[in-house]
Amino acid sequence: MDRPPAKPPARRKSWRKDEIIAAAAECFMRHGYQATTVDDVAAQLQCTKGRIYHYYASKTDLFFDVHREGMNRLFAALGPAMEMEGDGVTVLEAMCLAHAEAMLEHHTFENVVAQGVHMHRFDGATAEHKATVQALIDSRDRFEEHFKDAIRRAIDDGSLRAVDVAVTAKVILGALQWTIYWYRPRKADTARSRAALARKLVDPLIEGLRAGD
Amino acid sequence: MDRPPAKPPARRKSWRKDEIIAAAAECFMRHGYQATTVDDVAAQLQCTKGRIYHYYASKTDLFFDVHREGMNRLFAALGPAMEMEGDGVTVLEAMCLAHAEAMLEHHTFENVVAQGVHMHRFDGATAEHKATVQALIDSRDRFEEHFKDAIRRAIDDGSLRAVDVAVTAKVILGALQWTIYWYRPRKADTARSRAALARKLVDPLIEGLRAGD
DNA sequence: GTCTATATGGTGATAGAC
DNA sequence: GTCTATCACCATATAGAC
Repeated sequence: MDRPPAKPPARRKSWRKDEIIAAAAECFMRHGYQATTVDDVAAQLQCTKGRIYHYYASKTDLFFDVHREGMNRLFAALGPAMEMEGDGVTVLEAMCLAHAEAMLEHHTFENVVAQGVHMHRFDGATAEHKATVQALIDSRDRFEEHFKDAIRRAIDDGSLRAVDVAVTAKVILGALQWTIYWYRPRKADTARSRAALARKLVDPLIEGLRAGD
Repeated sequence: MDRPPAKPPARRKSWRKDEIIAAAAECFMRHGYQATTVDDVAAQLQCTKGRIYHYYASKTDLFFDVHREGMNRLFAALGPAMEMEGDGVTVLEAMCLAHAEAMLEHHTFENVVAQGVHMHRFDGATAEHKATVQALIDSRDRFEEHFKDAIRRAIDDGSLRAVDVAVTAKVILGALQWTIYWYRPRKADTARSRAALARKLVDPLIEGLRAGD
Protein backbone atom coordinates (compact mmCIF):
# COMPACT_ATOMS: atom_id res chain seq x y z
CA MET A 1 0.00 0.00 0.00
CA ASP A 2 1.22 3.46 -0.80
CA ARG A 3 1.62 5.67 2.13
CA PRO A 4 1.07 9.40 1.90
CA PRO A 5 4.25 11.24 0.96
CA ALA A 6 6.48 12.11 3.90
CA LYS A 7 5.81 15.54 5.22
CA PRO A 8 8.61 18.04 5.65
CA PRO A 9 9.99 17.25 9.10
CA ALA A 10 8.95 19.38 12.05
CA ARG A 11 6.78 21.59 9.88
CA ARG A 12 3.81 22.18 12.15
CA LYS A 13 0.49 23.29 10.79
CA SER A 14 0.62 26.36 12.99
CA TRP A 15 3.76 27.93 11.54
CA ARG A 16 1.66 30.89 10.50
CA LYS A 17 0.71 31.48 14.09
CA ASP A 18 4.39 31.38 14.96
CA GLU A 19 5.26 34.12 12.51
CA ILE A 20 2.40 36.24 13.81
CA ILE A 21 3.63 35.74 17.38
CA ALA A 22 7.16 36.72 16.39
CA ALA A 23 5.98 39.89 14.66
CA ALA A 24 3.76 40.78 17.59
CA ALA A 25 6.60 40.23 20.05
CA GLU A 26 8.76 42.65 18.09
CA CYS A 27 6.04 45.33 18.11
CA PHE A 28 5.07 44.81 21.74
CA MET A 29 8.70 45.09 22.75
CA ARG A 30 9.29 48.28 20.81
CA HIS A 31 6.17 50.23 21.68
CA GLY A 32 4.48 48.33 24.47
CA TYR A 33 1.23 46.41 24.34
CA GLN A 34 -1.12 49.39 24.49
CA ALA A 35 0.72 51.55 21.99
CA THR A 36 0.97 48.70 19.50
CA THR A 37 -1.88 48.64 17.01
CA VAL A 38 -2.95 45.53 15.20
CA ASP A 39 -2.09 47.40 12.04
CA ASP A 40 1.47 47.73 13.35
CA VAL A 41 1.75 43.98 13.68
CA ALA A 42 0.28 43.53 10.22
CA ALA A 43 2.79 46.00 8.79
CA GLN A 44 5.59 44.06 10.46
CA LEU A 45 4.32 40.97 8.64
CA GLN A 46 3.74 42.95 5.46
CA CYS A 47 0.12 41.97 5.33
CA THR A 48 -3.20 43.39 6.52
CA LYS A 49 -4.87 42.79 9.83
CA GLY A 50 -7.45 40.55 8.24
CA ARG A 51 -4.85 37.81 8.37
CA ILE A 52 -4.18 38.33 12.06
CA TYR A 53 -7.85 38.28 12.99
CA HIS A 54 -8.23 35.07 11.08
CA TYR A 55 -5.91 33.38 13.61
CA TYR A 56 -6.55 35.45 16.72
CA ALA A 57 -9.85 36.64 18.10
CA SER A 58 -8.33 39.70 19.75
CA LYS A 59 -5.14 41.62 20.40
CA THR A 60 -5.26 40.34 23.97
CA ASP A 61 -5.23 36.72 22.85
CA LEU A 62 -2.22 37.47 20.71
CA PHE A 63 -0.45 39.02 23.69
CA PHE A 64 -1.15 35.93 25.78
CA ASP A 65 0.46 33.69 23.18
CA VAL A 66 3.57 35.86 23.04
CA HIS A 67 3.76 35.81 26.81
CA ARG A 68 3.36 32.04 26.92
CA GLU A 69 6.09 31.55 24.35
CA GLY A 70 8.41 33.78 26.37
CA MET A 71 7.84 31.74 29.52
CA ASN A 72 8.32 28.47 27.63
CA ARG A 73 11.71 29.63 26.44
CA LEU A 74 12.76 30.56 29.97
CA PHE A 75 11.79 27.17 31.34
CA ALA A 76 13.47 25.40 28.44
CA ALA A 77 16.73 27.22 29.11
CA LEU A 78 16.61 26.63 32.85
CA GLY A 79 15.92 22.89 32.74
CA PRO A 80 19.40 21.55 31.92
CA ALA A 81 21.08 23.84 34.45
CA MET A 82 18.85 22.51 37.22
CA GLU A 83 20.07 19.00 36.47
CA MET A 84 23.71 19.97 36.87
CA GLU A 85 25.87 17.99 39.27
CA GLY A 86 27.70 19.75 42.04
CA ASP A 87 27.07 21.53 45.30
CA GLY A 88 24.29 24.05 45.80
CA VAL A 89 26.09 27.16 44.68
CA THR A 90 27.38 25.42 41.57
CA VAL A 91 23.84 24.58 40.51
CA LEU A 92 22.63 28.08 41.34
CA GLU A 93 25.43 29.61 39.31
CA ALA A 94 24.62 27.40 36.33
CA MET A 95 20.96 28.44 36.60
CA CYS A 96 21.94 32.10 36.69
CA LEU A 97 24.14 31.74 33.63
CA ALA A 98 21.47 29.85 31.72
CA HIS A 99 18.83 32.41 32.64
CA ALA A 100 21.08 35.33 31.74
CA GLU A 101 21.83 33.82 28.34
CA ALA A 102 18.15 33.17 27.75
CA MET A 103 17.24 36.76 28.65
CA LEU A 104 19.78 38.00 26.09
CA GLU A 105 18.96 35.51 23.36
CA HIS A 106 15.17 35.79 23.65
CA HIS A 107 15.31 39.40 24.64
CA THR A 108 12.33 40.36 22.47
CA PHE A 109 9.98 37.85 24.05
CA GLU A 110 11.23 38.38 27.59
CA ASN A 111 10.62 42.07 27.21
CA VAL A 112 6.98 41.30 26.58
CA VAL A 113 6.88 38.89 29.51
CA ALA A 114 7.99 41.70 31.80
CA GLN A 115 5.19 43.90 30.50
CA GLY A 116 2.77 41.13 31.30
CA VAL A 117 4.04 40.79 34.84
CA HIS A 118 3.42 44.48 35.36
CA MET A 119 -0.01 44.47 33.75
CA HIS A 120 -1.26 41.54 35.77
CA ARG A 121 -0.57 43.35 39.01
CA PHE A 122 -3.17 46.00 38.37
CA ASP A 123 -5.40 45.45 35.40
CA GLY A 124 -8.36 43.41 36.45
CA ALA A 125 -8.80 40.88 33.71
CA THR A 126 -12.16 40.30 32.13
CA ALA A 127 -13.91 37.14 33.27
CA GLU A 128 -13.13 35.30 30.06
CA HIS A 129 -9.41 35.96 30.37
CA LYS A 130 -9.16 35.43 34.08
CA ALA A 131 -8.08 31.80 33.87
CA THR A 132 -5.47 32.58 31.24
CA VAL A 133 -4.00 35.40 33.29
CA GLN A 134 -3.88 33.22 36.38
CA ALA A 135 -2.06 30.51 34.47
CA LEU A 136 0.60 32.99 33.40
CA ILE A 137 1.02 34.35 36.91
CA ASP A 138 1.35 30.81 38.24
CA SER A 139 3.95 30.11 35.61
CA ARG A 140 6.00 33.14 36.71
CA ASP A 141 5.72 32.07 40.33
CA ARG A 142 6.87 28.55 39.56
CA PHE A 143 9.86 29.92 37.72
CA GLU A 144 10.92 32.05 40.65
CA GLU A 145 10.33 29.14 42.99
CA HIS A 146 13.00 27.17 41.15
CA PHE A 147 15.50 29.86 42.10
CA LYS A 148 14.33 30.02 45.69
CA ASP A 149 14.68 26.23 45.96
CA ALA A 150 18.20 26.38 44.58
CA ILE A 151 19.14 29.14 47.03
CA ARG A 152 17.71 27.19 49.95
CA ARG A 153 19.59 24.04 48.97
CA ALA A 154 22.83 25.97 48.60
CA ILE A 155 22.43 27.50 52.04
CA ASP A 156 21.60 24.09 53.51
CA ASP A 157 24.72 22.44 52.14
CA GLY A 158 26.84 25.35 53.30
CA SER A 159 27.95 26.56 49.90
CA LEU A 160 25.98 29.81 50.16
CA ARG A 161 25.96 32.43 52.89
CA ALA A 162 22.79 32.55 54.97
CA VAL A 163 21.01 35.32 53.09
CA ASP A 164 17.30 36.16 52.90
CA VAL A 165 16.01 33.63 50.36
CA ALA A 166 13.07 35.58 48.97
CA VAL A 167 14.87 38.90 48.66
CA THR A 168 17.98 37.29 47.20
CA ALA A 169 15.92 35.59 44.52
CA LYS A 170 14.50 38.99 43.62
CA VAL A 171 17.98 40.51 43.54
CA ILE A 172 19.34 37.82 41.22
CA LEU A 173 16.37 37.78 38.88
CA GLY A 174 16.13 41.57 38.93
CA ALA A 175 19.76 42.03 37.96
CA LEU A 176 19.43 39.56 35.10
CA GLN A 177 16.01 40.64 33.91
CA TRP A 178 16.87 44.32 33.94
CA THR A 179 18.82 43.54 30.76
CA ILE A 180 15.57 44.15 28.90
CA TYR A 181 16.09 47.85 29.62
CA TRP A 182 19.57 48.20 28.19
CA TYR A 183 20.67 45.18 26.17
CA ARG A 184 20.13 45.38 22.45
CA PRO A 185 21.10 42.47 20.20
CA ARG A 186 23.65 43.29 17.54
CA LYS A 187 24.41 41.56 14.31
CA ALA A 188 27.77 40.42 15.62
CA ASP A 189 26.19 38.72 18.64
CA THR A 190 26.73 34.99 18.92
CA ALA A 191 25.95 32.36 21.52
CA ARG A 192 29.55 32.78 22.62
CA SER A 193 29.37 36.56 23.03
CA ARG A 194 26.11 36.27 24.94
CA ALA A 195 27.69 33.67 27.21
CA ALA A 196 30.59 36.04 27.88
CA LEU A 197 28.22 38.85 28.84
CA ALA A 198 26.19 36.47 30.98
CA ARG A 199 29.40 35.53 32.77
CA LYS A 200 30.10 39.20 33.55
CA LEU A 201 26.56 39.63 34.83
CA VAL A 202 26.56 36.61 37.10
CA ASP A 203 30.06 36.99 38.50
CA PRO A 204 29.38 39.96 40.81
CA LEU A 205 26.23 38.28 42.06
CA ILE A 206 27.83 35.01 43.06
CA GLU A 207 31.26 36.23 44.12
CA GLY A 208 30.29 39.62 45.45
CA LEU A 209 31.98 42.94 44.94
CA ARG A 210 34.04 43.52 48.06
CA ALA A 211 37.66 42.54 47.72
CA GLY A 212 38.88 39.67 49.88
CA ASP A 213 41.69 40.39 52.34
CA MET B 1 4.07 101.63 55.06
CA ASP B 2 1.99 98.51 55.39
CA ARG B 3 3.46 95.46 53.81
CA PRO B 4 1.31 92.71 52.37
CA PRO B 5 0.50 90.00 54.91
CA ALA B 6 3.13 87.30 55.20
CA LYS B 7 2.42 84.35 53.02
CA PRO B 8 2.29 80.84 54.44
CA PRO B 9 5.88 79.64 54.38
CA ALA B 10 7.10 77.41 51.57
CA ARG B 11 3.69 77.42 49.92
CA ARG B 12 4.58 77.64 46.28
CA LYS B 13 2.17 78.93 43.71
CA SER B 14 2.42 75.67 41.80
CA TRP B 15 1.05 73.35 44.47
CA ARG B 16 -1.81 72.53 42.15
CA LYS B 17 0.66 71.28 39.58
CA ASP B 18 2.19 69.11 42.27
CA GLU B 19 -1.09 67.42 43.07
CA ILE B 20 -1.73 66.83 39.38
CA ILE B 21 1.73 65.30 39.02
CA ALA B 22 1.13 63.03 42.01
CA ALA B 23 -2.21 61.85 40.67
CA ALA B 24 -0.72 61.27 37.23
CA ALA B 25 2.18 59.30 38.70
CA GLU B 26 -0.26 57.02 40.47
CA CYS B 27 -2.23 56.39 37.27
CA PHE B 28 0.83 55.97 35.06
CA MET B 29 2.27 53.48 37.52
CA ARG B 30 -0.89 51.43 37.72
CA HIS B 31 -1.85 51.23 34.08
CA GLY B 32 1.10 52.59 32.13
CA TYR B 33 1.35 55.82 30.18
CA GLN B 34 -0.58 54.70 27.12
CA ALA B 35 -3.41 52.97 28.96
CA THR B 36 -3.90 55.95 31.26
CA THR B 37 -6.49 58.40 30.03
CA VAL B 38 -6.56 62.03 31.05
CA ASP B 39 -9.99 61.26 32.45
CA ASP B 40 -8.35 58.65 34.70
CA VAL B 41 -6.05 61.27 36.14
CA ALA B 42 -8.98 63.65 36.59
CA ALA B 43 -10.95 60.93 38.39
CA GLN B 44 -7.97 60.36 40.67
CA LEU B 45 -8.10 64.07 41.51
CA GLN B 46 -11.89 64.01 41.70
CA CYS B 47 -12.23 66.73 39.12
CA THR B 48 -12.67 66.94 35.36
CA LYS B 49 -9.98 67.05 32.75
CA GLY B 50 -10.61 70.73 32.13
CA ARG B 51 -8.53 71.40 35.20
CA ILE B 52 -5.61 69.33 33.98
CA TYR B 53 -5.56 70.94 30.56
CA HIS B 54 -5.52 74.33 32.24
CA TYR B 55 -2.07 73.46 33.65
CA TYR B 56 -0.72 71.09 31.02
CA ALA B 57 -0.90 71.42 27.27
CA SER B 58 -0.84 67.68 26.73
CA LYS B 59 -0.67 64.29 28.37
CA THR B 60 2.90 64.04 27.16
CA ASP B 61 3.92 67.21 28.97
CA LEU B 62 2.38 65.84 32.12
CA PHE B 63 4.36 62.63 31.72
CA PHE B 64 7.57 64.63 31.35
CA ASP B 65 6.95 66.44 34.61
CA VAL B 66 6.34 63.19 36.47
CA HIS B 67 9.51 61.76 35.00
CA ARG B 68 11.50 64.85 35.96
CA GLU B 69 10.22 64.71 39.51
CA GLY B 70 11.18 61.05 39.73
CA MET B 71 14.73 61.80 38.64
CA ASN B 72 15.00 64.74 41.02
CA ARG B 73 14.11 62.49 43.93
CA LEU B 74 16.74 59.94 42.91
CA PHE B 75 19.46 62.58 42.73
CA ALA B 76 18.36 64.10 46.02
CA ALA B 77 18.61 60.74 47.77
CA LEU B 78 21.99 59.91 46.24
CA GLY B 79 23.72 63.19 47.06
CA PRO B 80 24.47 62.69 50.77
CA ALA B 81 25.71 59.13 50.23
CA MET B 82 28.22 60.33 47.66
CA GLU B 83 29.72 62.67 50.25
CA MET B 84 30.30 59.87 52.71
CA GLU B 85 33.76 59.37 54.16
CA GLY B 86 35.53 56.05 53.86
CA ASP B 87 37.11 53.83 51.25
CA GLY B 88 35.63 53.18 47.84
CA VAL B 89 33.44 50.23 48.71
CA THR B 90 32.03 52.03 51.76
CA VAL B 91 30.88 54.92 49.62
CA LEU B 92 29.47 52.56 46.99
CA GLU B 93 27.57 50.64 49.63
CA ALA B 94 26.11 53.84 51.04
CA MET B 95 25.03 54.88 47.57
CA CYS B 96 23.38 51.52 47.00
CA LEU B 97 21.51 51.73 50.28
CA ALA B 98 20.36 55.28 49.59
CA HIS B 99 19.23 54.37 46.10
CA ALA B 100 17.41 51.26 47.29
CA GLU B 101 15.56 53.24 49.94
CA ALA B 102 14.65 55.91 47.40
CA MET B 103 13.32 53.30 44.96
CA LEU B 104 11.09 51.94 47.72
CA GLU B 105 9.96 55.27 49.13
CA HIS B 106 9.27 56.91 45.77
CA HIS B 107 8.22 53.71 44.15
CA THR B 108 5.29 55.32 42.32
CA PHE B 109 7.44 57.93 40.59
CA GLU B 110 10.33 55.58 39.87
CA ASN B 111 7.95 53.20 38.22
CA VAL B 112 7.08 55.95 35.77
CA VAL B 113 10.76 56.79 35.27
CA ALA B 114 11.39 53.22 34.17
CA GLN B 115 8.57 53.48 31.65
CA GLY B 116 10.19 56.60 30.31
CA VAL B 117 13.53 54.90 29.92
CA HIS B 118 11.93 52.19 27.88
CA MET B 119 9.89 54.58 25.75
CA HIS B 120 12.85 56.76 24.90
CA ARG B 121 14.73 53.84 23.42
CA PHE B 122 12.28 53.39 20.60
CA ASP B 123 9.68 56.06 20.23
CA GLY B 124 11.01 58.81 18.07
CA ALA B 125 10.02 62.00 19.80
CA THR B 126 8.30 64.74 17.90
CA ALA B 127 10.51 67.70 17.10
CA GLU B 128 8.96 69.86 19.79
CA HIS B 129 9.65 67.29 22.53
CA LYS B 130 13.06 66.25 21.30
CA ALA B 131 14.99 68.57 23.60
CA THR B 132 12.96 67.53 26.63
CA VAL B 133 13.47 63.84 25.94
CA GLN B 134 17.19 64.34 25.44
CA ALA B 135 17.42 66.17 28.76
CA LEU B 136 15.79 63.25 30.54
CA ILE B 137 18.05 60.71 28.85
CA ASP B 138 21.08 62.79 29.81
CA SER B 139 19.81 62.90 33.36
CA ARG B 140 19.55 59.10 33.48
CA ASP B 141 23.05 58.76 32.05
CA ARG B 142 24.50 61.15 34.60
CA PHE B 143 22.88 59.17 37.39
CA GLU B 144 24.39 55.92 36.20
CA GLU B 145 27.74 57.65 35.74
CA HIS B 146 27.80 58.40 39.45
CA PHE B 147 27.69 54.68 40.13
CA LYS B 148 30.32 53.88 37.53
CA ASP B 149 32.61 56.50 39.07
CA ALA B 150 32.13 55.04 42.53
CA ILE B 151 32.88 51.53 41.23
CA ARG B 152 36.03 52.73 39.47
CA ARG B 153 37.27 54.51 42.58
CA ALA B 154 36.62 51.47 44.73
CA ILE B 155 38.56 49.25 42.34
CA ASP B 156 41.40 51.78 42.24
CA ASP B 157 41.76 51.91 46.02
CA GLY B 158 41.64 48.13 46.19
CA SER B 159 38.42 47.84 48.18
CA LEU B 160 36.52 46.28 45.26
CA ARG B 161 37.39 43.29 43.08
CA ALA B 162 38.39 44.14 39.52
CA VAL B 163 35.01 43.61 37.88
CA ASP B 164 33.65 44.99 34.62
CA VAL B 165 32.62 48.53 35.58
CA ALA B 166 29.84 49.09 33.07
CA VAL B 167 28.20 45.70 33.50
CA THR B 168 28.49 45.81 37.28
CA ALA B 169 26.75 49.18 37.36
CA LYS B 170 23.92 47.63 35.36
CA VAL B 171 23.76 44.66 37.71
CA ILE B 172 23.56 46.84 40.80
CA LEU B 173 21.05 49.28 39.40
CA GLY B 174 19.03 46.48 37.83
CA ALA B 175 18.73 44.56 41.06
CA LEU B 176 17.62 47.67 42.94
CA GLN B 177 15.36 49.08 40.25
CA TRP B 178 13.62 45.78 39.63
CA THR B 179 11.82 46.49 42.90
CA ILE B 180 9.30 48.39 40.81
CA TYR B 181 8.03 45.02 39.61
CA TRP B 182 7.39 43.43 42.96
CA TYR B 183 7.53 45.89 45.84
CA ARG B 184 4.26 47.36 46.95
CA PRO B 185 4.14 49.89 49.77
CA ARG B 186 2.05 48.88 52.73
CA LYS B 187 0.46 51.00 55.38
CA ALA B 188 2.81 49.63 58.00
CA ASP B 189 5.89 50.67 55.99
CA THR B 190 8.20 53.16 57.65
CA ALA B 191 11.56 54.66 56.84
CA ARG B 192 12.99 52.05 59.17
CA SER B 193 11.30 49.08 57.50
CA ARG B 194 12.36 50.34 54.09
CA ALA B 195 15.92 50.69 55.33
CA ALA B 196 15.82 47.10 56.55
CA LEU B 197 14.65 45.83 53.18
CA ALA B 198 17.25 47.97 51.43
CA ARG B 199 19.88 46.34 53.63
CA LYS B 200 18.74 42.88 52.54
CA LEU B 201 18.84 43.95 48.91
CA VAL B 202 22.30 45.47 49.00
CA ASP B 203 23.98 42.82 51.13
CA PRO B 204 24.18 40.04 48.51
CA LEU B 205 25.43 42.55 45.95
CA ILE B 206 28.31 43.86 48.02
CA GLU B 207 29.26 40.74 49.93
CA GLY B 208 28.36 38.15 47.34
CA LEU B 209 26.54 34.89 47.77
CA ARG B 210 29.23 32.23 47.86
CA ALA B 211 30.23 31.21 51.36
CA GLY B 212 33.79 31.98 52.38
CA ASP B 213 36.03 29.05 53.31
C1' DG C 1 -9.91 78.33 37.37
C1' DT C 2 -13.05 74.81 36.63
C1' DC C 3 -16.71 72.98 34.32
C1' DT C 4 -19.69 71.00 30.13
C1' DA C 5 -20.03 69.97 25.50
C1' DT C 6 -18.02 68.77 21.37
C1' DA C 7 -14.77 68.37 17.37
C1' DT C 8 -11.51 65.24 15.52
C1' DG C 9 -8.80 61.38 14.73
C1' DG C 10 -7.55 56.88 15.48
C1' DT C 11 -8.17 51.80 16.91
C1' DG C 12 -10.20 47.21 17.74
C1' DA C 13 -13.04 44.36 15.55
C1' DT C 14 -16.39 42.67 11.80
C1' DA C 15 -18.57 41.68 7.15
C1' DG C 16 -18.15 40.14 2.99
C1' DA C 17 -15.68 40.07 -1.69
C1' DC C 18 -12.24 37.32 -3.97
C1' DG D 1 -6.98 32.40 3.80
C1' DT D 2 -6.29 37.05 2.79
C1' DC D 3 -7.92 41.27 1.45
C1' DT D 4 -10.89 45.83 1.38
C1' DA D 5 -14.22 48.57 3.43
C1' DT D 6 -16.47 50.05 7.25
C1' DC D 7 -18.61 50.47 11.90
C1' DA D 8 -18.68 51.74 16.61
C1' DC D 9 -16.28 53.42 20.20
C1' DC D 10 -13.02 55.82 22.82
C1' DA D 11 -9.43 59.31 23.94
C1' DT D 12 -7.00 63.69 23.16
C1' DA D 13 -7.68 68.19 22.97
C1' DT D 14 -10.44 72.58 22.37
C1' DA D 15 -14.18 76.18 22.90
C1' DG D 16 -16.70 78.66 25.57
C1' DA D 17 -20.09 79.07 29.61
C1' DC D 18 -19.94 80.16 34.47
